[in-house]
Amino acid sequence: MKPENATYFHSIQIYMFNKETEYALRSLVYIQSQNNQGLRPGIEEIATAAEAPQSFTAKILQRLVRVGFINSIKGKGGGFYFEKDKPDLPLKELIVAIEGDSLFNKCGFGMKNCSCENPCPIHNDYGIIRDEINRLVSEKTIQNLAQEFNYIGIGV
Amino acid sequence: MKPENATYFHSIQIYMFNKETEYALRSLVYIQSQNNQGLRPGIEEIATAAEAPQSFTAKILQRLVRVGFINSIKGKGGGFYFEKDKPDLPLKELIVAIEGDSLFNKCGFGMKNCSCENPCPIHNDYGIIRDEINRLVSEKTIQNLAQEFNYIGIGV
DNA sequence: TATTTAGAAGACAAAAAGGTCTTCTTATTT
DNA sequence: AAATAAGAAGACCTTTTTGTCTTCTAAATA
Repeated sequence: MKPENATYFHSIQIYMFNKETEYALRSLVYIQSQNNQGLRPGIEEIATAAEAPQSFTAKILQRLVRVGFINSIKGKGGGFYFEKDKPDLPLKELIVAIEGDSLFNKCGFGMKNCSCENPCPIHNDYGIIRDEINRLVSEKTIQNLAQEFNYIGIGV
Repeated sequence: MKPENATYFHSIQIYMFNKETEYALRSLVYIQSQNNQGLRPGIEEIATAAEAPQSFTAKILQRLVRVGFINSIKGKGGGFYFEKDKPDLPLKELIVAIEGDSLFNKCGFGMKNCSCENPCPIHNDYGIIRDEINRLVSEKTIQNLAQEFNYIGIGV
């Protein structure tokens, strides 16, 4: 006797990126877009624009400074900025720094030794998806997104 | 003074599916593949084959029984099985039941109101990926995978 | 140089995901 | 009917993710 219209009794969320990556992504794009206008936003402004929790964003940005993706200036008039002469930052670099490369390597079916010789049941189809993700995050840079962002206007 | 070769000081894992979905997927495929041979595996056998924690898998399978995806028989000689006359189960149904549909709906950039009229900076590229994921999980069924699984042989 | 502003650092806390264990129920077998 | 086998149910625990708060440090300015 099983209930016919029963639903799974809890619901979990899954996203392409986790929160940390998502906040980092939006924050960096905002920083770059402000830099483009000669401005150097502070943490409060960034968190608001990126719709991200301020303290958490502060911590994330600190890490990104440490890794060398962005620079910061302390004290009055301080804020975050990209160094002008650095090459554009592909999204993939950011993602790998934060999440590692499991998104780009791990088997979709969870097999440990999934390979072309010993493929999982969704090996080929999943490969297409992974290649597409790889292409997107390798080609697009924070600076690309900031351009579009400027064009589209704010409103994350 | 920032360290030049610094790495992000922690690492988080991100996968296409979460553990629960992954275990469910592998368990169901195993159940189907055994059913194909006239067998009705029990929880211990399934968990071992799916390389999933036994108690956790038991809980997941209980939920899947409640939702009606599979059936079970208690007591000696019991086990799990798919009802013969039910239509094949697309992966998407399983995923949506467990995780909800955020994988198929949510904006990759995390914008609340991302749409074609008000697109996020990666709207189009991400759309391609999402469509591809959608196609994969809509077309493929547990029964499809079980066929391939039988062909490939066990060894998740 | 004192004050103020703003990022840095890290301890701490809440929530979600992942997982275990015990007890109960149902079916089979002797 | 008793014993045994195996799934059902749910309390409970652990780890990871997500997030806050306080204190420290550096820069600018009056």
